[in-house]
Amino acid sequence: MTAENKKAAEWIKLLQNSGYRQTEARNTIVEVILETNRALEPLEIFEIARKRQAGLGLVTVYRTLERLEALGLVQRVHQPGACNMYLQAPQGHQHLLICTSCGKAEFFNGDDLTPLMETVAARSGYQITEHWFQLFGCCADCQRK
Amino acid sequence: MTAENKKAAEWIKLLQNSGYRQTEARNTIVEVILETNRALEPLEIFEIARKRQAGLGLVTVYRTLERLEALGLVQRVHQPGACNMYLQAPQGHQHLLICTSCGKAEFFNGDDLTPLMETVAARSGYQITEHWFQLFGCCADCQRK
DNA sequence: CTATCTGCAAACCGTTTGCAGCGTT
DNA sequence: AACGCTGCAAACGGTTTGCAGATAG
Repeated sequence: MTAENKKAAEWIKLLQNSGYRQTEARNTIVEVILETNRALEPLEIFEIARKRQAGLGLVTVYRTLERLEALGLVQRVHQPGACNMYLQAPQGHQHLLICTSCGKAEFFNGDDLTPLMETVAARSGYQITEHWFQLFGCCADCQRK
Repeated sequence: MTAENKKAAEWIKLLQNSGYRQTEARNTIVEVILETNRALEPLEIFEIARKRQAGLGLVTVYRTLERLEALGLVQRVHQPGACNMYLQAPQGHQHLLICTSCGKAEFFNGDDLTPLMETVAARSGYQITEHWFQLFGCCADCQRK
């Protein structure tokens, strides 16, 4: 059993524990998301998944993403040119590093941010509740090309 | 002459230097943006501006924002719930601090980020070209309420 | 057997485009 | 006089909703 398959089984189980059902459409959509190392638009997920399951509808992709996001399994990714892409969420709080060439997404820890946030909070008087930190660049593979 | 008026005159001049024209619609739209301390959607700008200039069209707001953004005078703001808001751009590279209660937006410097970005670049092999850092919280005024 | 899920079609909503006339320079 | 600008209406594209039938539990 591959790592993706194991994770897919976990996700399906979490869906079921929340009163949702296991269906062929959801299995396929979850597999596509777990196999891909970059953020995908709903339409992209639909096109890839439909090759494996004829008759799948785009609406089902939207509705499945909605449920996966509510369970925290998937997260919406914001980029300069698009805010409608979805990516498998990391375990715990991590930050995104995205390759502007191939789209590959990786997560990293940003514990070092705490002192800066405290400084800003003290200076501004804000009570900070959330932060966004994302890096964009060219990954090692794409630099070689 | 207030600070807003002075800045409005500068913006109009920059538009003119780029081959664009000064019009009543643009004057009004620029004023609205400069008077407001939070990011606004095109529709909000339109509604506020239209009270001052009857007959203004929403399309003109979109087209003016496009030009202002191209000149770097205005920037699009991404938030968890909306990615279509615009805010007067800061001078130089700064980061956003947004009040989740009233929407007020402030900028701050984040020079402290450089070492973290270098660490991530070294570990990941990425050549980092851009970064997004934004804080959300409750401003001092809203905490009192 | 019941509640959820599905795909289709249509509605929706923010944004963009085509156009003819107007305003700025 | 020339060219940019304007508002309107229509087109557009991604997303959501209503619905009747299919399917998981």
